[in-house]
Amino acid sequence: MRALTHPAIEDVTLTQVLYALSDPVRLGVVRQLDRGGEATCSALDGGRPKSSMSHHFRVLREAGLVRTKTDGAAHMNELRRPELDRRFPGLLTAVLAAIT
Amino acid sequence: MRALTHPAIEDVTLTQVLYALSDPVRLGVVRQLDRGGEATCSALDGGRPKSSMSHHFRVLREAGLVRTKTDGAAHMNELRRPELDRRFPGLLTAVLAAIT
DNA sequence: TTCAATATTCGATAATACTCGAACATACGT
DNA sequence: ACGTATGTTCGAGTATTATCGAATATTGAA
Repeated sequence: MRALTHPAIEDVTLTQVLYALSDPVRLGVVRQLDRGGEATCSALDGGRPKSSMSHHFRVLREAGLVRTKTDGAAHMNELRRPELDRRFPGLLTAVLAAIT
Repeated sequence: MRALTHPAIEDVTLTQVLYALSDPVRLGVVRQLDRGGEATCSALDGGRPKSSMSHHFRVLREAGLVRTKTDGAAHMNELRRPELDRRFPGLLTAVLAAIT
């Protein structure tokens, strides 16, 4: 597939991150990635169409929250936690704590 | 003027807060309120029309971020920091630290 | 009570986002 | 190569949001 674009961590903006996290679906994805470590796209749809999930993953990717590695035909997603913790100390921790 | 509605802090949702903070104008307002303590609406417009600012203040109010007290003809706005810190520990601190 | 100052509301416009089906691309196994 | 599985891209439809001017309250002061 086409190369998936990931911004450098320095180019990630706060407003972009906050916006990406402000959607319930995406916030749920982030929560699950934080717990499960990593997952494929289809493992995290809640019965939603693939096109919808693809959209949300793109938003998360472009906001710098998620890194997608192509693993065969599947796409493995992981939170860019260490990088984000350096960039915005305490932010992800607080958000993840807030969703319980 | 009409009574300005403020949600109880328990009714404030994370996604609402994150969305409200994801706009550069509103994030700037929050930053200034954090530093200056409180301010009128017109004190925080960046040359923007009052109707636009009124919109943004409404979003901030309804998200539970800002409390607006009517003080004569003017409206005094303040961050609901203590309440928010209880509701979402560390969140506002991290966000405010990120904007420097 | 008339005027000036402050802010909200209304109406219109433009931009952006969410959702989903359908078509397309890629990788792997047979 | 063919078929299957996994995601992405495209296009359309709907909804939400930002922005601004104009009109409308509300307050305090002359």
